[in-house]
Amino acid sequence: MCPLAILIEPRWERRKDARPGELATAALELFIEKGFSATRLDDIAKRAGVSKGTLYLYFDSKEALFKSVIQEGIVSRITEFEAFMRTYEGQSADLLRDLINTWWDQIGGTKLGGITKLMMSESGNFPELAAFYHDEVITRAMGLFVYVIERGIQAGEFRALPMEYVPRICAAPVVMLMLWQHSFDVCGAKDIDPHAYLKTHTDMLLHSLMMR
Amino acid sequence: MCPLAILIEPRWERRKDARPGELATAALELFIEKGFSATRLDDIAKRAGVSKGTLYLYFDSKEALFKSVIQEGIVSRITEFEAFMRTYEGQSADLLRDLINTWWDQIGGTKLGGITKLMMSESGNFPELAAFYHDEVITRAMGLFVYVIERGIQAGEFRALPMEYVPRICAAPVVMLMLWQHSFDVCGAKDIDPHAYLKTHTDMLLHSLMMR
DNA sequence: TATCTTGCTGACTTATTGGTCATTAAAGTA
DNA sequence: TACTTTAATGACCAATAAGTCAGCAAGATA
Repeated sequence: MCPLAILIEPRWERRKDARPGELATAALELFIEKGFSATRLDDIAKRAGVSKGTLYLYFDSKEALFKSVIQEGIVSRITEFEAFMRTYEGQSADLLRDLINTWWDQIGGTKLGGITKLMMSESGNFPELAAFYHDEVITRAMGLFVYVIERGIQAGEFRALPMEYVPRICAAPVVMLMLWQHSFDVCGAKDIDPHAYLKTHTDMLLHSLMMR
Repeated sequence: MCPLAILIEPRWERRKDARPGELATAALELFIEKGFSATRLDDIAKRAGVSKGTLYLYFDSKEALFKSVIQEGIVSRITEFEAFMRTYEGQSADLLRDLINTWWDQIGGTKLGGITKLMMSESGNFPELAAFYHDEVITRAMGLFVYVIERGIQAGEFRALPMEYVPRICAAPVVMLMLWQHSFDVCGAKDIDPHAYLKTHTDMLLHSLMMR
């Protein structure tokens, strides 16, 4: 390295505002890659370009960091989706397609999609966080499907199916795609084209749902 | 405790043949509950009713134990399923129902179902094991669906859908049910009746697949 | 330029846990 | 019953990682 660099470049910068976000991003990536227990705070700090001590300026503990990452990352997105849905005008079949595709583009297909896998893996170790996630994310996300399907039934577009399990079954292939991409995708399963897969799914789904 | 117990009961027994199975069972349960990293060897030994040292009489390391648990637990079952399928006579629609229900009763609904969640969580940390699991379990399990669907198409029962993503989509709700039961099920989501859920799924599926 | 505030560092402490091995005792054998 | 074999123990070691803090230096202030 250039011995004069020290004269020009500072060894570190003060970036009080940006640090929490950078640390949370690094933590999310590593938690998704390796799981909560297997992720080392040193690795998170390193990826965020700071030392481990800095982590403790912004987060009380590894567990607090985890909770923060989950909460900040996902809840706000759900709220946006709910608003989008309520104002939609048009066929429910189109809304269902839109819901699935938009959701993939904005959440499932991004790094946020990894949170689902993460919560699934760690639910046993963080019961209260799991309960929070269940109520604030899963239930509300499922509510989006309930809304579309009931909307379709009321308009006479869809068959009057029971709401008990249908929404979950509609969502399952979408969630699986997400989990897939964040796990076995690594080992040579890169042959899924998400949008083609989702199109097949919505085609089959609407074939089941729609009136003849 | 009775101070004479020592005269009657031995403090431990020699059970060379039973130990490996008991240790593997305890390990599987804990790995599923807590994940690989978060599970302590002391806890596994305790649950199996032995000391930690005994673990090392039968397994070389924690990682070897993990690999053994995965391999022993699942591969043999897949082979049984393949045999069952090939000898089936009757409608493909019925075979599809049977495949899904039998699979749930014998694998998904048992403790073995937890292996899927486990592999999903740990695939990043055990790339070779993930590759093994991908080839020996996922691909072959998917092959069962491919077989039924092609069988139905050839018999003129099912519509001629592309094989690219349909099998995966058929399997997704089944796999999700399994993952669900081993994660958020804990936190008040006990309201799913697996067989009713699977019936809804197969009904919708066959509605999509079958000729009019 | 001199001074002060505070974001940041990294060596250190402490707790945990994967892995080892000399010792113990259960159970087979003669 | 005495002797042998070996399954099982549990104290111990070494390594790892969460969490702490005294000091350093970036950069704001005057």
